Order: sequence, then C-alpha cells, then structure tokens
Amino acid sequence: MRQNAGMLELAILGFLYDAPLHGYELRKRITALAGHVRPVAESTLYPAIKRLEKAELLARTTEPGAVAAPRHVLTLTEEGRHELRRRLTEPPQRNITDENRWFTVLAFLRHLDDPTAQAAVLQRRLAFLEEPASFFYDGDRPLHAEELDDPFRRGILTIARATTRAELTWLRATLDSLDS
Amino acid sequence: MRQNAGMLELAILGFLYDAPLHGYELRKRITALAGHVRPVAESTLYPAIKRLEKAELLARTTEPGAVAAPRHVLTLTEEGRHELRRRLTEPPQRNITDENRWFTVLAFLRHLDDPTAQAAVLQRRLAFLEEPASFFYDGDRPLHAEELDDPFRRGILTIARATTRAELTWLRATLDSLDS
DNA sequence: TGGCTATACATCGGTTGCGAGGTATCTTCC
DNA sequence: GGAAGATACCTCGCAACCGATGTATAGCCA
Repeated sequence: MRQNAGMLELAILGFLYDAPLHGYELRKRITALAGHVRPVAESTLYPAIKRLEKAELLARTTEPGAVAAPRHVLTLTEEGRHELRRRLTEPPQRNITDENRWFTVLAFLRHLDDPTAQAAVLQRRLAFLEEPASFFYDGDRPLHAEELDDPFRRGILTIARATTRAELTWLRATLDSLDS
Repeated sequence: MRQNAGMLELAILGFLYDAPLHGYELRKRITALAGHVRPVAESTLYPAIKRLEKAELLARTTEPGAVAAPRHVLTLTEEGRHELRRRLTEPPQRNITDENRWFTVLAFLRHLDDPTAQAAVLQRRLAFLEEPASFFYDGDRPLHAEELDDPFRRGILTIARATTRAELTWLRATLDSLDS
C-alpha cells in the first residue's frame, strides 16, 4: 500500500466508514468538508473511487436512482475499514504537517476507537507545532513578525502564530481529556 | 499561459525576482518558506525550473561551483518578471482559498508596486473569509463548534475560527494602511 | 417545445508531483 | 586513505490531479 496516499482517499474511506454512500453524495460531503478551501473535481473523485475499488477497499452495488440516473452505492469492505484505521493510526508526516491534510485526519480520527492511538496522533502534531519554525530566516535564526518590513510577510507570521496558539491550546486540552 | 499553475512556480519566480539564484539555493529558500509544512522534492523543483526556462521566463548561466559542482545561476527574463506580476495580480481562485497557496502569494505580493493592485488581491481573500462557511453542515446550516460531539471535529472549527479571526483583523488593518 | 437545473456517472489528455536512484566535486574528520 | 556529509544537478516511471467534455434521466418553468 502506498505510504503517501492523498487526502482524497482518506476522506472517501472516512465518510464511507459511517455509512454506504453513492459517489455523488460522497462528493457533496467532501465538498462541504474541504470544498471551500480546496474543491474536488469529479474527474478526481471518480478515478479515486475506482482505485479504491480495484484495491478491494470498497465494493459497489448499483441501485435505481432516486431522482435520476442509477446510483453506484459504495460500501467499505472489511479490508477498507481496516485500511482507514491504519491510515489514521500511522499517517505519513505530510498529513501531520500540512494543515489541509491534517484537518482531514482530524475529521475522521474518531473512527479510531482506542483513545491511546488517538492521543498518539495528536502528539505527533503537538511535536510538530512545538518545533521552532518560521517562514523566514536570517541565516538559521527564525525571524519574528516585528523584524519584517514587508507587511504581507508580517501577515503570514501573524496569522500562523495565531493558528499555532489556538491549536496548541486545543491540543493540550484534548490530550488531557483523552488521558482520563 | 496556464491559469492554474502550481505554487512552486510562483515561489521560483518570486525568489528570483529579487536576485538571481542557483537551483540548490532556490531549494533552500523554498524549503525555509514552506518546507516545514510541505516539503519540495528536488525531482519536483528541477523539472519546474526546466519548464520555466522552456517558457523563457528565466535564463540560465553556468558558473564554477563555489564549493563543489558547477552551478546553474537562474535569472528572470523581462517576460518572467512580467509573468510574476501577472500571477500576483490575478491569482486563480485556488491560490486565494487554499492557505498554503495563499501564503505563497502573500510572500511575494510586495513585488506588485501598485498598492491598489495589492489591495485588490487582499480584497479577494477578505471576500472569501467573510463568506459564511463551515466544514460541517446540518443540511444547509453550517454547524458551530459547540454543536459537535466529536472533539476532533470541534478542534477543526475552533482552530479555523481562530485563524479566520486573526486574518480578518490583519487584513482590515493592512487594507486600511494601503488605502492611505 | 425548449431551456435550465439537478442528479449521476464517466473518459481523455495533459500537467504536476514525487520516491528512488544516479553522477560528480569538495571538505572534514578519523 | 577512507568514509561521511554537504554541495550541486539530473532522469525515470508512476501516481495524482484537473479542465473539458460527454452521456443520460428527471423536474420545472415559460
């Protein structure tokens, strides 16, 4: 199984974990989840479904369409359910560091029923956020917003810092409550 | 010219706008800018450089390496300089809505010397952020963090809201100061 | 009747992205 | 002298992504 699978596959597996859906409905859910930030083209979704079907992570049954054309109802196989849990338990580093991907992980993390496993994933994000990092450097020294003349670059740092702060607060609180 | 060019090309054009650089140095700068979130593989960078060279947006001259192998110093052509300004003036919607891409736009927005053009780009981001949007819906109604049982999904909304708030504050302040 | 919108799925061709691997030079340290 | 690590560039093959386009059904409105 590829290590660096896209977040689209993760979202498909995640939504189908709850209930079987047909592709069109799946697309609406994915669009609601991430569409305003990063839309999903149909020409990306349907091939992704085919990939997962070919890998036997999901199965397809045809039903007469409720409104129009016939639907292909997609159901996760036992292997597919296991694969989602695996991808959530051991996300590739990119799914930890890239906020878009990380949000997709978070959206389905509840499907891991072991709070320890959930906490381990949050810990990886925590470790990433606690690493000192900037977007701009003077040699090796990370620059602070106040040191920049460029108002736009200052904006990047200001926004990133607010995000990091809010997320650290939430992460620590959530880790605490998972602990108990 | 493609409308939906990647942010990698934008970063290359942006860094070279300031000064000619060789590929290896370019890679370090891009890694500093976005690498902790989304690393750049060399196998992505070098082909991207070739694409831009082929499109005559940059030119290459070979210099003996300062430390090791010979360097290919990359310089933007006049067309390349124009193309960067064009991409910054009229970014595709995806570069407005996707935070990773948006940050790349912001990182080089100072290269537009017309404050009105800069403000127009910020306005598009402002309009996007002011649209009511959630990640989760009950029918058409966007759900608030407090309405969710899932602590992880609640986290998504909490973090996103903090980011949006910080960015709105910064956007409005910056638009004000561009106005004067 | 004709046009619009929504439902529902799909392919084609082209671009982008990336892991794995390769080549070569120079410095540093053991 | 030899290995390690940084500098510096590159290709191959595959996977992912996406815009354009196509096919069909059904409801609604003018």
